[in-house]
Amino acid sequence: MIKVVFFATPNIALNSFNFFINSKDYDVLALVTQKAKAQNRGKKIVEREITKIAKENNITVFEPDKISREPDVIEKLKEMKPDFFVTFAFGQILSQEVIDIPKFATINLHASLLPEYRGANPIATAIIDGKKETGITTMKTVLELDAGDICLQEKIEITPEMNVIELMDKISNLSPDLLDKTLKGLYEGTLIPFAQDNNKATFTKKLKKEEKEINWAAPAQKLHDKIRGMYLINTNQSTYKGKIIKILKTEVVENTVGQAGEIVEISKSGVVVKCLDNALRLLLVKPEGKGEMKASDWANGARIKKGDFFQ
RNA sequence: CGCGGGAUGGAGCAGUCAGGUAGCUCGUCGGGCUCAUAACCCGAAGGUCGUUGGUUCAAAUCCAGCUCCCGCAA
Repeated sequence: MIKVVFFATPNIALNSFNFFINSKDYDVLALVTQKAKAQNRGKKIVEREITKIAKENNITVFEPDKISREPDVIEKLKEMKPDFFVTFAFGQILSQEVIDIPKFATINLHASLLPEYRGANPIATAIIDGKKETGITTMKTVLELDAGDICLQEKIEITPEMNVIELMDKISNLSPDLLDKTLKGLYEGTLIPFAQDNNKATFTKKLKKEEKEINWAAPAQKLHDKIRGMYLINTNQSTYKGKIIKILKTEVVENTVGQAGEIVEISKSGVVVKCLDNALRLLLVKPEGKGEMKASDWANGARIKKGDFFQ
């Protein structure tokens, strides 16, 4: 059995974690994850899904504030004599000391086709940029961010209406197999990692809160890409009559006349808002204090009118 | 104890402050008009007003508790 310590925090890594737990070829020695933080309404501390699963399977859980500065945890990890560390959206930077612990390698799964989109937010960025293709890459972890030698890559198509959650699902589903092939290839010595072309590297930034606000004086396609790229995680929003309206799903509509931000059509299929060039038909929205609803339902109850403006 | 919004036929809402016949825009079903329609006209069905208790001749509405949903902030 290949001995693995899994480093991950959000749910995108769950499929992979479950795969390692259930596979007869692997022995999951421990999970290293970020501490659950007080959040949400009432500041309740909610246990992470991945921590729950680890506990259910009697797997040791480490929740360091900063892994590289906690000698206790590092010592315990060394004692476990792991073959591999696998990191997948862990959220902390590893020191060289930590990277060097496993017998074979520390492997990171990054959600892009490296060297493109190194950094914090490759999934959303690919959609926001209007890309038609992205992927997942396994690589050997090095100190420089996402710059290690590439083990394996798999391409993923981004369809025109796909949102970031759907893309994350796809990545989540495809990851276990790529990690499996990577670890076995390295373990058996059949897989030889190759260096990235650093000249082709591009970098992503974390999204800022201000970017949630929709500026209607932008091309409709750009807004459409941004809305599906930030869906649920940093849902785009606009203001109608003083209330925040979150925009969950849209489609681009051509041949419209009006000013940016103006509601130019209300129908059963939705509410059409004029942008810089074309327009966007709002399909699903979430008004302040309300749940998700069809834009046509919102138009019904909120008594919105053609010719009104979003601010 | 972080701040705030909300729960009313299948959907989205009004009505609650000043207690007294369940309302609006849709959807659904039936019929009509039309070459035709997501359009228009006529008609119908469908609700113990989140839940429990209290006040009252009378509660969607006032009072108290509870449950659930959501926005902000972190």
